[in-house]
Amino acid sequence: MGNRTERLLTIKEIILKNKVSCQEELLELLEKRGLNYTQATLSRDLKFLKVNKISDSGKGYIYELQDLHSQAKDVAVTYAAGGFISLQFANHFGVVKTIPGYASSLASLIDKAGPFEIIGTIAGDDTILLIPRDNITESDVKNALVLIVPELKDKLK
Amino acid sequence: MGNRTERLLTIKEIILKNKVSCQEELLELLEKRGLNYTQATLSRDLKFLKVNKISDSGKGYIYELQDLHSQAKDVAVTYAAGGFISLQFANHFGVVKTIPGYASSLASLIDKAGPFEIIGTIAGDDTILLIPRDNITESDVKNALVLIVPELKDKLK
DNA sequence: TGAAATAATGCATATTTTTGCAACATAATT
DNA sequence: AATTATGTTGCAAAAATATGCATTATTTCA
Repeated sequence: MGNRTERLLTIKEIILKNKVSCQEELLELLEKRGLNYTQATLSRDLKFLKVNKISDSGKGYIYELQDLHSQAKDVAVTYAAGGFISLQFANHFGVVKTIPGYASSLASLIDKAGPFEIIGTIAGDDTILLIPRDNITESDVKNALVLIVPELKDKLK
Repeated sequence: MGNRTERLLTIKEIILKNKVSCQEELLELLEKRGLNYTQATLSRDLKFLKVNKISDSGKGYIYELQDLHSQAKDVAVTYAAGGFISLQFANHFGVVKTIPGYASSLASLIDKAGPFEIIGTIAGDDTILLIPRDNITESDVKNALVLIVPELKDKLK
């Protein structure tokens, strides 16, 4: 059935352009385009297309093409990491020093990732205050940072 | 209960170091570390930690920390994109020209992403042959490539 | 400290996703 | 063309995940 290819291409396109959070929803979007199938088929399609289900602030979880997955933040991460100078702790708070002007972009990355170890950040021009959650150790904070900005791994030892 | 934090940190660590494909499995790993909870709690934890479920060649789908999500392939992608020169089509096949030496790294990225539009690639030193699936148009192939290497978007117009 | 408000968790159930199996279609082989 | 192998899909059931509600901590505040 030559329609499979059409369906797969359509699924890719739909997922690329919409926030879809479950297969029933995707099923309806396909129907609107004249493609009628069952949810079981979609389940197989999504696995075939290597579609991931990722956390989304608005809809909980949504589907995303694996291909797309890698791109996103990377340029920003590399840039921000380049501005990093040091991380120190005082009274349970973390203080990051950066090259002047870099603080907000790095802080923004941390906020966006939203690791649970860090409740929030406050950024000036060359300084970021990291506010850890209760019972979180300095080491936990460091680990969380490395997850967000891998380039910091060596600089934090 | 102060254990929640410990549990969340442990979950992050387990997911970072293991390929976990369902919550029951994660539940058992936690039990081995003396942490006993129910699946319902894990479901809430994973949402809280923004854990994604992504395609994995071995285990189908596995959990992954969203933080990690961004890093990975990026360096390679940027490098490979820099070597791209052109894409032309002949008899349904795509032919990519690159700077000498770049072909295999770009082809490897494409293979790794494994878009369904492209069955496979053959790479020489400065040339890649793209073998599309039946019924796939040139435009489909281009779209698939851009998903893998966003930097190509403008170069392919 | 005691009462009220908030948060965490389990249980049971609902929702969502995956999968075994059979039916049907398509392609390959002789 | 008939037979055999492969691939696709639906159906129904199983597996996995999410959630409403009640209960039990934990925190806040007077």
